Amino acid sequence: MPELPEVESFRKFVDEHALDQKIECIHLSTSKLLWKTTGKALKEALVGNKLVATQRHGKFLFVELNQRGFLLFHFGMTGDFHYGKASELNHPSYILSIQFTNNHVLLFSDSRMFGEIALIESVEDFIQTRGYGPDALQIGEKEFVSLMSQRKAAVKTVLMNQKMLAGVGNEFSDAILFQCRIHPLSQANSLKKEQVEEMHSVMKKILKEAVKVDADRSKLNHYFLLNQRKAGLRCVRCNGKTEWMEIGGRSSYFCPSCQKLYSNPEKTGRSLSLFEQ
DNA sequence: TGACTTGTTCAAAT
DNA sequence: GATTTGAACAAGTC
Repeated sequence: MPELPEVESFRKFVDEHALDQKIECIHLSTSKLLWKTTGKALKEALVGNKLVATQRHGKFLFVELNQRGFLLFHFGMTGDFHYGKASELNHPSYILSIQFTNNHVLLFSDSRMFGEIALIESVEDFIQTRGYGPDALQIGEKEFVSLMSQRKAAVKTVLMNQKMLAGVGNEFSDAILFQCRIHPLSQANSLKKEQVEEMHSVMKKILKEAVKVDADRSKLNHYFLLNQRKAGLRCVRCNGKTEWMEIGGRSSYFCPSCQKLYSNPEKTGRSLSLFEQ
């Protein structure tokens, strides 16, 4: 699923293939993914113009247009880019194709259609209006510590909350918490400052490494629970058995024997009652 | 056949 | 009012 590293690799993909070429025409298969724009407006903004630069914030990709503004992509669960000769490239679940004058096409596909396409004037305004938190690769240690100390919700849901921190999704959050030996249900504000500082550094380390290998998961197998997501696996660290639990409406995997559960006894959250039974 | 999965938003609960 | 929780969305896989 596209989390920060995947979106970063999509960003590089656009840089590598689709910049500085004049756009000849576009095709849109559905307007379902368009946010505050129309097919007509997209056409007007793109045709005859060029994509000139890219930037990313969290799981959002912004492609700058030469005239003005940005074309925004969110990849939902199944969003993907393809590039190739117009005559050869076809995709059953394509949403938007951008054809350049060199007869090549940049195709955005999304079979489950949870993605988003929009035209925006300013990246900063968009992030602020939507209320997204700082990018997970940019956030400083101090800010991260302060953010965690203010929430009593399960640390996993805080990590995944894009309004707190942009870029971390379900799979990377499990891998980060495993590395830190912290149970995903632990209350964020019950963790010691040193633990949160470690989490900050582990998060950056994993994300940076994933970005480096272009989010190729097969090169990240040394991070337990990132690719192998199953209950009943033998923990690589303590030989305990992994467990499944729904946390924040998402499937979570963890090793209950070496990932410790932390909580504030005076502020027991609802989720913790699960453990007391 | 139908349960399960994902990221985000929105509504409801606390 | 702020925070937290859970349902809903689509469609592919098993």
